[in-house]
Amino acid sequence: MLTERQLEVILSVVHEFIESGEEVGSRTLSKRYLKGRSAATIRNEMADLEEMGYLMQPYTSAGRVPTTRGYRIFVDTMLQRLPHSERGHGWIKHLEAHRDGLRGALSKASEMLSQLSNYVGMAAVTQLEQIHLRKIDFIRVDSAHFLLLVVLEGGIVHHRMITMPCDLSQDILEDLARKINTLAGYEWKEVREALRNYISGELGRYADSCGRALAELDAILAGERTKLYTGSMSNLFDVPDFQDIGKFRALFSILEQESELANLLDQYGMKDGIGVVIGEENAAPGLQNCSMVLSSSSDEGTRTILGVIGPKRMNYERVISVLDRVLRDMGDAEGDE
Amino acid sequence: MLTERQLEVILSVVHEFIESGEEVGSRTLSKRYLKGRSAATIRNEMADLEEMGYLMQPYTSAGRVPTTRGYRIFVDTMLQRLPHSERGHGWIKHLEAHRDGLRGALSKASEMLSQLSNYVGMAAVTQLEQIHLRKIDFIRVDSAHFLLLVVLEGGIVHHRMITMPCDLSQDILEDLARKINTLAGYEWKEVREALRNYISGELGRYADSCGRALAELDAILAGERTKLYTGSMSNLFDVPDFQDIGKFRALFSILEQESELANLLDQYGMKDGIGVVIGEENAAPGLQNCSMVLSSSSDEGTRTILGVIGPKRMNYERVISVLDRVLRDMGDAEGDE
DNA sequence: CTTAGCACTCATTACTTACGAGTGCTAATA
DNA sequence: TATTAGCACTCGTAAGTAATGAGTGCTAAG
Repeated sequence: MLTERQLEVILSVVHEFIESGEEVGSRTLSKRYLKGRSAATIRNEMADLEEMGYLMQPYTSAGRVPTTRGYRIFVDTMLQRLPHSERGHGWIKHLEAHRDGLRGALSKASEMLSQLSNYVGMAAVTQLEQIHLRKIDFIRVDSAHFLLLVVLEGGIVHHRMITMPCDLSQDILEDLARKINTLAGYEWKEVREALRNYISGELGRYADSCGRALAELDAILAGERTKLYTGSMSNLFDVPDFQDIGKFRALFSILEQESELANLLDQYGMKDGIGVVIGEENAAPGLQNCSMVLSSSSDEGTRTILGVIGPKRMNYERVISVLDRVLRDMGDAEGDE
Repeated sequence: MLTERQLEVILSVVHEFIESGEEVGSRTLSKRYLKGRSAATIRNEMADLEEMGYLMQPYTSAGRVPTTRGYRIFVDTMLQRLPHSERGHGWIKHLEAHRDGLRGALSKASEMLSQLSNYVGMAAVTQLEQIHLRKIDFIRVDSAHFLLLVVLEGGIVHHRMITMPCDLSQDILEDLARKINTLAGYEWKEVREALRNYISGELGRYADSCGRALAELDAILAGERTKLYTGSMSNLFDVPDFQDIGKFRALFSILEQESELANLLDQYGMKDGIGVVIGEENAAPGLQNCSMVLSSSSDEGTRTILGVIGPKRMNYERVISVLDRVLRDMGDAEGDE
């Protein structure tokens, strides 16, 4: 167990290290944080804390640097002290009716998070297992092309152009669409079954074409299960920790691969509220030097995650408050420009 | 005017510099390129060429490096020698009917260009002045929301969620949509005028709401005049010229700002065919160290540009052939996965 | 339990030196 | 007149050396 003073030492080291980026020595602590105690005393504490795994020395006779465990205790303490109002709950409901739809809102939010935090904002929506259609439509574009349009519960819209053999009249497709729309609100898996039967029964003659349309629909719903937005990454250039091109690359490669990052976020879709993932706690191997501050919220079969990714040595306090702020603002700005 | 041998010296310097990345000395040229002549002779030629602005010395008594002018003559010579079949003409028509629409095709193309070239692929569509609607539709999603759907000539699809006061029935909107669709194919400016009159005339009672719908439509058409796709940027990490974080940053910042890059590409929407923009020839200040290989093609009121951006010291030969290859493939793969 | 004092460690910086690729110029050659 | 061999000179890079100083662990005294 940690004594009061040991905790104080850890917090001080983390705080100072986040500010300066340099190894923190006993003298500094004695002068700026634990003013009552001498450097020697603090040295002893630090030696103990190193043994316990909260701090480490990059090399013999350098100052101390926090380990992931050290950061963890720092962040946890901070989160505990946060007023309940700032713990990011249930913001999702504000988003759906946004002018550009859920997607537009998320795209803006991720950008805003980047701007305000000076790291990289992220936003992701993922369809939970049960997908519920709200509305579909086939729109004839010209003789050979239809546009398949899908609106899901939660406000996500997909469209896809499909090339259709001409034997299929608009009427048939309208019929199919009408049928599907009567099934709106049910879970997709059920709907699909019902449609299979309907097609091979009532629409026997057009089974092939309708089957293809159905397959397209299925592909849309299966394919983009989770959609991801990342804000501006230029900020990373100004982060001292990423001046080394190697570390930069690690983070960047992951940010660029939608699928990988989406998985990663999915994995941390924690219960509602704000959470922090630090360094090696991250599953992805390239992210040992990075941390994420995330908030997720679920509603009507979609889970939405907003967050910021940056260096392990990020200013957690600021990022958390920025995230909180953005979550609120999105509620207020509903429907506005 | 350049003598035959002078030209040969320039081409050799460029070629060697692209391969090695190091200043090219007279000895190297004498041994590997102009085998008949001694280093001293070549030294004299090089001194002349430097005066003429084709080569430069980074510092006294280093080898020579090509100037932009040097690269230019190198690239021009190469393009001239290209078989006519490889000059990238009129590929746009293959794209429209692509499975995921024009946009899907471009997104894939830019990714492919990145992969194959080892630099960064780009694709952009821009609406020329006259926009022609092909089809629009209002789709009721629930009591308060409609989805506005727009298909343009050229295969571009936009959708936007609009929140409507409930006084507007589906009927009215359907009426409006029907009216607009009868005007399909005309230029948007004219259509808008016609609609203004129609709305204030026939639909007098609903003028406000319909007016708003019209405004949304206008916003869509005005807003996304040019849409841009960039492929994977990870490749840039392996380019020796960008190991320096400063140069990397310059390029990256531009690639990340859609609007800026789109403008830049617009500017070079040259006549059909393959063209190259080298270093300072670029308007953007951050791109002195970069070159672009571009091919544009126009059809039905849209202009599409495909290309690759990379370091000035890029392997132009390979990039050009890759671009050519991708342009062909897109034609072949029409409608395929 | 705390703290002053001291010897020791080691990254960082600055400075020097040596090396060598490449040049420009001159004078000899074809 | 065009070419080339020879030579002194330049200058970026790498390697080696020394000085600096922040920080430690340990010991012994308060």
